[in-house]
Amino acid sequence: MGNSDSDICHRNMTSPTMFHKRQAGKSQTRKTQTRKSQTSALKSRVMEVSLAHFSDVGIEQTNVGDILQDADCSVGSLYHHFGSKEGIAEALFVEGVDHFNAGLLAALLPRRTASTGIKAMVTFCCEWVTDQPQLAAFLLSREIKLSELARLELREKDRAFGQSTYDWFAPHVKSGELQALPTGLYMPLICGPTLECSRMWLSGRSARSPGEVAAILAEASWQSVRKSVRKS
Amino acid sequence: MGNSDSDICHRNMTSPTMFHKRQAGKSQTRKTQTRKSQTSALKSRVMEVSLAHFSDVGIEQTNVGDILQDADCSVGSLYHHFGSKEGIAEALFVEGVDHFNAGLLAALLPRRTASTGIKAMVTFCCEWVTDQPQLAAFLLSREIKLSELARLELREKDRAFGQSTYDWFAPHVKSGELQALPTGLYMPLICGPTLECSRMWLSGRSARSPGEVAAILAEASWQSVRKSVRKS
DNA sequence: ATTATTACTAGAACAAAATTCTAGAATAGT
DNA sequence: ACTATTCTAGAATTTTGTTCTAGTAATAAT
Repeated sequence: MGNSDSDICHRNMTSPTMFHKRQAGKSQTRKTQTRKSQTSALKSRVMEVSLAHFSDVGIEQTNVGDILQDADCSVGSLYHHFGSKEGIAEALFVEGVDHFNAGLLAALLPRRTASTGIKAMVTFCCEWVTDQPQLAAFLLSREIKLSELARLELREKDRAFGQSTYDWFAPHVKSGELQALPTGLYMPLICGPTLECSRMWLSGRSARSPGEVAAILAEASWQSVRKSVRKS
Repeated sequence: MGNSDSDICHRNMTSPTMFHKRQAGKSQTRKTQTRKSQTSALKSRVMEVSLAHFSDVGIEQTNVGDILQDADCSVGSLYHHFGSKEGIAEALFVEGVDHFNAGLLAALLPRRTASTGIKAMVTFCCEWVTDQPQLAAFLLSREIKLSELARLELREKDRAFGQSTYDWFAPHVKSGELQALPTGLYMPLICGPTLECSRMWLSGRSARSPGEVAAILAEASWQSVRKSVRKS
């Protein structure tokens, strides 16, 4: 007895969600909600603080001690909730990807023509990166070492996302506005240039933010996937 | 006396160059060359081994002990030559970028038309990534924490590279084959989609290697930067 | 040739930082 | 009320990157 092996969470990531509003829930029983929200606030704080450090100096250079101090969290709590330093990064990564994908879909789905849809995707990318440079820098510049669990979770999300975009693309391919391409190529062609620009900007190698060149990128990406009339 | 502060190298990176042939030099005076080549071989071994580990589990997860063991190197030697774990990464990064840039230029410069030049760039990217997945994964997936020195060195190389490509582009822009774009946008537009595909492939999220879709990517990227006749 | 200096190798010792462990408090479930 | 579970705490431990001291081979200086 003594050592129960069922009390750890590390993947209870019901996202304390730091990217939207910062909690709006009312409370039911006073104490319960107080405790729960304290905990949830703690997780949020840790993630927020960690993101700042990670995107600033990188995961490796960030030390847990600083996170602990800045987030006013104890060693025990941190390891209870996240399991490890990488665990925090993992949580941030998954949540970030979710947020980005959701936004991208929200920008795409309402569009009715191929051209406006593609351009909306590019524009959204540009704005998203420009709006949350820290998160973007974190997502774009480091490849997180994901646990097997997270890897699967992410792959599933990826699949669902791919499916949704495919459903939107298909009719336009059929109608001859969009090129027919291997499924895996649409995203790279549409968002690749933008993401590359983003990396440049985020790492200080380029002065122009994606937001500033959004229109050019949108037009160029559209040209690269539209059904071409002329031959090369 | 005693503590001389002038004997450390850490930036003697006259590249033991592991990417081309693995040393072809004859020897002049026997002993001298033996010693020099031993040293050089040691550096190469460390870099090679480190690259394998870095691209596999990341810099953070790689521990120096493993490198030491796999490369059959002592702590002293490693720190004498590279200064730190990051130092190894830095050396790899700089050498890798150099190699890539040189190859890209070699592919581009001999081309005489805008279309063949752009497509040659894309094709080269695809092949390079497919040929040296480890190095590519390392260069693409991690943002290395560079020392100030290396940062400058790299920025200068970057500038020179940009200039060379610009010199090639300029005439074609003038002749109306290529769009006139902000300088910083050509590379992202031409190589962005390919690099994005590469990341996908390297991280196992896509089955198709860049090499397999090179032709499609080349055509699409060309469409995105050519001077468009029709309006959107 | 002999000596002095430098480049390099070696591994024990050190310090810093991540993680584990033990224990106690708050909450939920019965 | 009692038991189990979740969560918080921080001391103790371990791991791991790095420094230090010392020794060996090569080159330069005299």
